[in-house]
Amino acid sequence: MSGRAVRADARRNIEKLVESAADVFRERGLHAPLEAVAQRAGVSTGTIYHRFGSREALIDAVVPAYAEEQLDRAAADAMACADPWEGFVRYVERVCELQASNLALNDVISRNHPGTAKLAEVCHRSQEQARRIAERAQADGALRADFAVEDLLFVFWSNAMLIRFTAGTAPDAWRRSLGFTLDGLRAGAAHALPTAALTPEQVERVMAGRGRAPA
Amino acid sequence: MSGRAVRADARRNIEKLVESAADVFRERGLHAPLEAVAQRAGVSTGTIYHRFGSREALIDAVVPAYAEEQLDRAAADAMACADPWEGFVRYVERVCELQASNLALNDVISRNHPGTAKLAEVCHRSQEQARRIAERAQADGALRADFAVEDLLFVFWSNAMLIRFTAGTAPDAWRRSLGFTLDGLRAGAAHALPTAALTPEQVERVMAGRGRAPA
DNA sequence: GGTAAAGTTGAGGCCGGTGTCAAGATAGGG
DNA sequence: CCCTATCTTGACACCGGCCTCAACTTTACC
Repeated sequence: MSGRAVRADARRNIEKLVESAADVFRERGLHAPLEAVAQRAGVSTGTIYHRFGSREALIDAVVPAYAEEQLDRAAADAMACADPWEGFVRYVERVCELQASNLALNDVISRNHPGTAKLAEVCHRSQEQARRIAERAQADGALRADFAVEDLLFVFWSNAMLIRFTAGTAPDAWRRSLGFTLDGLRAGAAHALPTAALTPEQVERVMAGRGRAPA
Repeated sequence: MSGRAVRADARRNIEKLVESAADVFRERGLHAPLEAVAQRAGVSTGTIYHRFGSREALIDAVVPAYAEEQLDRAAADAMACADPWEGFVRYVERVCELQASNLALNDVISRNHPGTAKLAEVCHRSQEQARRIAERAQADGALRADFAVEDLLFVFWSNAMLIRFTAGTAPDAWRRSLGFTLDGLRAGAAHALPTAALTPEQVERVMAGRGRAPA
């Protein structure tokens, strides 16, 4: 149809921006100033807006594919585990590792990001995979029966916080915390819980950014 | 010695400011804009700076006494419990309740505040109380032996995050999460942990705001 | 009720960050 | 080689929040 859509130099800038954004978001999270992205790409912020239109669009161009790939792999590895509990543990550990190693993924996984359509889709897909992993471990009797997939959010939120506070001081601290948490999720550890799990609707509201505390 | 130190109208303004600050900090956390405090007190922000000099000083005038009182009570109630595990659980629950009901305390307890001297003192004192409560439960064989007081920070950080995200949607959700956590802290649930606890020095660094992730 | 000391105000400078747009630079087809 | 469509730039207006200070208002002592 149309002839030359975008000039060669523009093409290069876009590629450089995508690379830089991936780096900056990985190192500083999805709220990193776009100025930092522009600078690393050797370009002005105006160019970002000209090419992508908004921070959200830039995120959409950079993060979801990678996030989906990583989360899919984590889920596949978990399901490949012969022992269902082992698979569940591997999955949770792997996801927490992703949070620790990539602050962009940390924001995605803990739902702490500007709502972009693609990212919401990735989260949803990932949650369905998690559901299967958890149900398999429950059917096996290893994961406590009153656990709900929605409770995984608690685990990942907690981990996100830990990482924020300890990344510079004790980058492995989260593993210890996760150890306690997993011990609480074994069927043998279960004591009655005081409250029902979040409903999918509540998760929805939280994801949408409503339902946050004012601060 | 000196005659009239502060004029009657000023006195009134100071009182009003202290009240307003307590309210605003409770509702919005210690990072709330001072503009909000001034407005609620019917005063301009200049007055706050004239009277207190800085946000830190205002916090020091408003928060530590209340925080200390609440935390002391929680600790005393816990030690008054005949059963050490029961006491430990009550303590942790009570502290989490404080976090949920007062965002200023949430910031104090999760160490998410501008470093003020008095607040640091309160935290330190509170940690020593927690240590006694935890050690009693460990001596009784109910709390797992590899738990360290420093690990309580994990619990409170996690809770802080949960509250931030769910306060507007499911204000009791944290109780469920805490249920899982406590189940993981019982001696019977213990499996080997992958990492040592934070050292007091690491906690110090984190409290001082160094050791935070860049974002 | 005058006056000096005490108090308050709010505009204004600062910061870091977002998003825009007129003006200038450059690629690359003719 | 030129000319135009394409692209980039960076200064700018804007935001929310911090903190200051010269000008103004009020108290309360005499």
